[in-house]
Amino acid sequence: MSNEGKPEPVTSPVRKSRASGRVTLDDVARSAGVSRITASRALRAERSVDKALVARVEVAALALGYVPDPAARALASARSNIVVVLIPLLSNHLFVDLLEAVHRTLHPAGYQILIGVTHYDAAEEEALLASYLAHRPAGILVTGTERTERSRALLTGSGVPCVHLMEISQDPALHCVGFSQADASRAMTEHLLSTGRRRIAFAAAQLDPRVLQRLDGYRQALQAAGLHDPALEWLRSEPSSLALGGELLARHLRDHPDVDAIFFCNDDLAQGGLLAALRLGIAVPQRVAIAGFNDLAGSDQMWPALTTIRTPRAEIGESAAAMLLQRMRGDMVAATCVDVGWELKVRQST
Amino acid sequence: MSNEGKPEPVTSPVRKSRASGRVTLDDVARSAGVSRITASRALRAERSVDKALVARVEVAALALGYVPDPAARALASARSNIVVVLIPLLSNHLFVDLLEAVHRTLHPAGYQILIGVTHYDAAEEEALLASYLAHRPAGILVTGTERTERSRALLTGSGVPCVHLMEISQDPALHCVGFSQADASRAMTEHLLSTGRRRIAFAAAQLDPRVLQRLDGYRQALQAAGLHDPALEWLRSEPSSLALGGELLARHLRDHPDVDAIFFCNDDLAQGGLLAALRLGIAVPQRVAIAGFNDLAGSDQMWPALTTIRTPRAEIGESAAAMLLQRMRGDMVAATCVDVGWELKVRQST
DNA sequence: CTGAAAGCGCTTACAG
DNA sequence: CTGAAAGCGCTTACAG
Repeated sequence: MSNEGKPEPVTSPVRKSRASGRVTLDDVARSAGVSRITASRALRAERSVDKALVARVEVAALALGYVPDPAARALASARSNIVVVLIPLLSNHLFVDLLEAVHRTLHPAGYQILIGVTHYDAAEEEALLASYLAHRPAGILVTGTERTERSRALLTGSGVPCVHLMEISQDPALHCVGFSQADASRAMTEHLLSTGRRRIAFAAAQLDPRVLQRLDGYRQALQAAGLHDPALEWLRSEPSSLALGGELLARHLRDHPDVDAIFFCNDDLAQGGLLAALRLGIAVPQRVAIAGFNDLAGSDQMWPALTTIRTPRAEIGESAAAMLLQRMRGDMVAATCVDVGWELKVRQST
Repeated sequence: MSNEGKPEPVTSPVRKSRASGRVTLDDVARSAGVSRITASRALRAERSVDKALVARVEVAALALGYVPDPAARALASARSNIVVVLIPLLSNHLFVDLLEAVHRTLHPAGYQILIGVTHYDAAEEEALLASYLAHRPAGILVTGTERTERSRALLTGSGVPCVHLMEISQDPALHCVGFSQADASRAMTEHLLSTGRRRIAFAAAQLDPRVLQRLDGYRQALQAAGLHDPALEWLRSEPSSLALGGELLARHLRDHPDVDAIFFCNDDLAQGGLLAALRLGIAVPQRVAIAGFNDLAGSDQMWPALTTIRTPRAEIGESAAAMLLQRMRGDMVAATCVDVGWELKVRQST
């Protein structure tokens, strides 16, 4: 059947418009009978808008199901509601605990989290920073204070508020929330010395900056006691795991039968060491004391319960997020660096 | 000192321009001596652009350190490089494993991940969906298939490709990667029956959809054997933890001394149960067999090592991300639902 | 307190 | 293969 001689059908022609079909600010403004700007200001509670108009705009927005377009907003205002969080690994509970606390604090304030995983690689971090900064994030959270010159320049040059997690720094230009890894580690080593241990090994993996700071604290304590022996530093560059902790204990205890304490650089390794000792019938703490670091979930449930350093990860995440929130609002923060401390948890394994 | 009668200083006046100072596509185009559009096309490898021009544009972009503005891109093209991932909790290793695999697959493909945490709350999920969809994400990954009508409508209405994690579904309109929780649970219960256990308890927490599916599998197996006893379903609505696992075992074993096996709905609880048994001097598996679900890190290190169901979380994350990648490219996917299966890991605890 | 104009930095749709 | 124009949906800067 042909349409010749007939009028065009009344259905609208295929429009090649670029309109996305979403409800826009213009729709809200029209429905409320105000200009687009007034609607924008009413919805953002910016400047003084007549109360009656605000109410009308809000009703219209709700009725239409209006959701502001973050891309348009970011483009026009040069800032977004995205907060970038850079952590070394997703496979380490420590960082997930941090992430959880950050998310819990930032989400209710209207921020959304873009996660970046650096794999402890400075070059990866640099690339992530460059591409994530393009989002004009409202703020950035990074792990630790050690990074490349260019990463530092990107961070500073962007003007985006940044807070450093986990460590503390003397640099007043750096905002950070953390604690002294070395101090905590020294305290644990001194605890082991105070219980009469003399051949104290340090078993570590990953060897990231914070693990090296802990190694440093261990050395300080043993050197001060005149008991430092480099042969008792058992260092492995691969990632931590329960299995590796068990392997470190089993292997090195064979070669160093006189070792009377093992200080694992984190609880993953320490829990693995504890379970391996159980399997091998090695009495803990009688034959060898075992200590960890972080007080991860399960350390208090172990048998014997693990002596460790409780590191306030939730508090670090919350405080850092709170500090960032302040800076994103443009407020000055009282202290640029917050030391949240740590706690020596003496349990049955030492 | 006054400037009267003097010419204006040569320094530029304070410009109230809105320019952000960033390197834009126009800068690249000018530097390469082409139009803005050609630069845009060259950088996106879209349509055919003269090879020589492409090279010139690329050199210029690199030299200027050009990074495309994602907001401008999203606004103009109505799509972004953001993938939204909705998980119930960040404090459950299972979902972090999933997230890790998803991130590992999507990041190299140029996508960035926006995480949303639903806390197992359908209303929270709905709100997250509404606000995250405004970002015009390239794709969405959600956990499970159970959600509100409105959430489903938002998902469908957005037209954004979506893949469901963890479960499988008969609905051919749903894209999903997972396995049958009930089948796996039934198999574990049958394993316990096959080793002669007759009083098998099911200890569970959180009671989310997947836990209830596991409960269902447990019931099926015991009812088929004529051994189902509702008094042996130990259900708690709070979140799982090692401590809760220990508490469930200690408390209920006192009230039900005839129980000869406990099937915990996940490894967190089971590991806690195992450690509590160790503390209480309850012989596993002689006095009571203990089984878990998921094969989380550490379950193979336990003493005795934990019998559990290995759920391929990394594979689920990778496959789902790969399926999403295909759909985001506009390709058809062969199978809308991928069953990755599971594996019964019989170890020493049963 | 309110608004018309311009612009953020890209891509689409069209034309050649 | 290349480009001029228009537009995505907001906010800024200015004016009244």
